[in-house]
Amino acid sequence: MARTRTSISDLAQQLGISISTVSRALADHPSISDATKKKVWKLAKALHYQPNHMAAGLRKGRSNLLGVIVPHIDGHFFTMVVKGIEAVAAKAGYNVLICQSNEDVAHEQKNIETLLNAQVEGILVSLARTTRTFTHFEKVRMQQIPLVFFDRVLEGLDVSAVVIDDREGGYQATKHLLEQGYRRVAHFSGPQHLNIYKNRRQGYLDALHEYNLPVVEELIFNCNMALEDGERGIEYLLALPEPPDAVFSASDFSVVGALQLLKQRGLRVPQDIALVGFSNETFTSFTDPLLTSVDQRCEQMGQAAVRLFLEMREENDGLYSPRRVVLQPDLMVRASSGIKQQLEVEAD
Amino acid sequence: MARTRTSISDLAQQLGISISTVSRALADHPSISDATKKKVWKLAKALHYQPNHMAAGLRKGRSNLLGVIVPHIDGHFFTMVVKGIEAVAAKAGYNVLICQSNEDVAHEQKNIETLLNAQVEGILVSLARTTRTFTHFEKVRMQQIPLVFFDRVLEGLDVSAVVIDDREGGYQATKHLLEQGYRRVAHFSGPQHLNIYKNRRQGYLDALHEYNLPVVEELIFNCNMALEDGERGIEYLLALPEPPDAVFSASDFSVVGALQLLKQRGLRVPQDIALVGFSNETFTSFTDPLLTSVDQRCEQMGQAAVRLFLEMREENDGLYSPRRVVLQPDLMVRASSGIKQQLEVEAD
DNA sequence: GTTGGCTATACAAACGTTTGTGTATATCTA
DNA sequence: TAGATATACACAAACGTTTGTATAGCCAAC
Repeated sequence: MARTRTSISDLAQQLGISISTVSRALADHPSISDATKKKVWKLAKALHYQPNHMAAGLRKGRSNLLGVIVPHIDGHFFTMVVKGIEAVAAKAGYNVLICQSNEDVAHEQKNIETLLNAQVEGILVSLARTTRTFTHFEKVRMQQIPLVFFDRVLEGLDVSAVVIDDREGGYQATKHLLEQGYRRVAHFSGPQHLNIYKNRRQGYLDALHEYNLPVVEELIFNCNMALEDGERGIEYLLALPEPPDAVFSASDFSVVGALQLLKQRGLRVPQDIALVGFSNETFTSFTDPLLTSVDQRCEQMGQAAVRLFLEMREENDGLYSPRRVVLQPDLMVRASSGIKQQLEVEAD
Repeated sequence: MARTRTSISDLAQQLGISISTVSRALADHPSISDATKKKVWKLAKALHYQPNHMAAGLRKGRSNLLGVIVPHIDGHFFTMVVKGIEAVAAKAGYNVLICQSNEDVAHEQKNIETLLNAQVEGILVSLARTTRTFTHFEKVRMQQIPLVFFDRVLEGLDVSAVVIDDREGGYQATKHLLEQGYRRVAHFSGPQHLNIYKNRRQGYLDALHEYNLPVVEELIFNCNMALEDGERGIEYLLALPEPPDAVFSASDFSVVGALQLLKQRGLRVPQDIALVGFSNETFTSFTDPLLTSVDQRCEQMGQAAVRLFLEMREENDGLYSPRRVVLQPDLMVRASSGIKQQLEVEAD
């Protein structure tokens, strides 16, 4: 077989026309006659012509590569965001390079080097939980490469980002519990330097306020949102003189931990304590009872992030004006937060 | 700032030497004097020189891109394999393009087109569960692009692949149950056109044989290995005149389904029925009791796959001789398969 | 003092595109 | 009929590298 792939000049030679004509014909350029175009297309197909992206990229100064940095792709959320990203990116002719920071700043920094090295045209990033500074992104800015954050953003930073309305999510989750009749609602809260946890907590506070309920500090448990944190958290809450009748957790992981410990102690969910999580992870369907959770529109988030990048790319002045997209969360009500009154009646 | 990045010729100009000298200096070529090299390196650093991969790739006929197709990256297994792949690939100077087939052949086909289009130098693939033919891979072969399968391979296909010894895994899992004293061991079995499920089943059979136990067909439940399949499977088994005292499932997902249904019915694990899964998924640590499972050496598998690709790349004759790497599985014993006798004593 | 063999560098072609500009032919306008 | 316009194509430069080959300078050997 052909040791070398068929190139544009092979087509030109075989058709007896110039290289530039072939190039323009393939690109459907208006100044090429339909007859010629058809000839070119036909031969290209026959010879299994595949354009050389690197050559084109070199000439056009583009790589058609889009870089993505996520903390991990274990769970449901980032996996789905990546899916959304890939869908839109593919449509725009981009290939996606995915990097995992493993929730570690140092790794995040390395990821950036890698992507810069690969000459990506833009970088989409959701911060590691340990990231507290912006310095390692300066290089990206200096090279005038569009930078879009999604979900996790550093507080008070003027950058383009797509986030969900975490405050609204926290508000809805808590309000839902209150509507079901629960009155002593606790909260598992995460690192406050990250927008998401801060806002979810704010939503929780807002809902309490709306119901004229006092904020009981001892009902707010600060942690890292892991499974074990949930176990520790519920243990702590149960030990209180006046334990809560419901918990709104800023993460599904910690709520699963809580659920496990509750079951171990022989307590029933939601009869004894109702639970609501955040992220709508897949495993919320693995538990018994099914967990109420806040859906984050993961796929939409990914799509929006790419669209934001595409918009920024158009602004050739290089001084990208930061834009922000806010998606609305969606409360998925399931068994773990059933109506209190009704349950009590049933329990009789 | 510089509208255009610094190139090799900028360096050459500023140093008053030729482009080729700079290129060779950067590559640490022996025919360049140390003095010159140092000058070049110094200036390169000062000017933040970043090599243009596309130009180099064009010249060298390489893309430094490696394509990966996995069924999905939701669970633990493929996520970790990808991690292993990325580690070794990065060391060899490759960037990794990840595609998800979503367990769908049509999607898989599209993924291949995408990767071919991106001019990857090799493709690593784990088949979708619905893939039964090889036709869509012919194009890859024709272009003489190294193709390496991992984990899921089509039966009887002469291709390079890295797999685990699934038979051994099934054998160990079953033998472990028998050693613990269980004597009526059932099996959840998957689609038999895929190597992995076929071999796991064979391992199960081999272990029974070794213990001179008869193969009871009604104790083998064929399914698709999803959570619901596990529920259905255990329901079926419990309804038998003589139910099993243990189940070895070819997947962790179905074993979780079984566990949930057992608990729902008030049956205890492992006292009433012991369970062993396959894959050592993360959520085996989310369950109560913890699940015994067969670890698949995910990261090693990814690493081995890349190494296989690198080897094939060296064989420039293009006619790659298929090689196969077989990794040894690792039984992770946890609570769900405790010793039968001991449990009975305790239960007294 | 010619030849040979180093060493360190320069020259130039090539990789496969894209794209600005030049040009031949045909068509239209005055 | 001369000139303007439009159409459809060709020419050639450029993108930033790598790499085979040529060359200049130098030293040793005959």
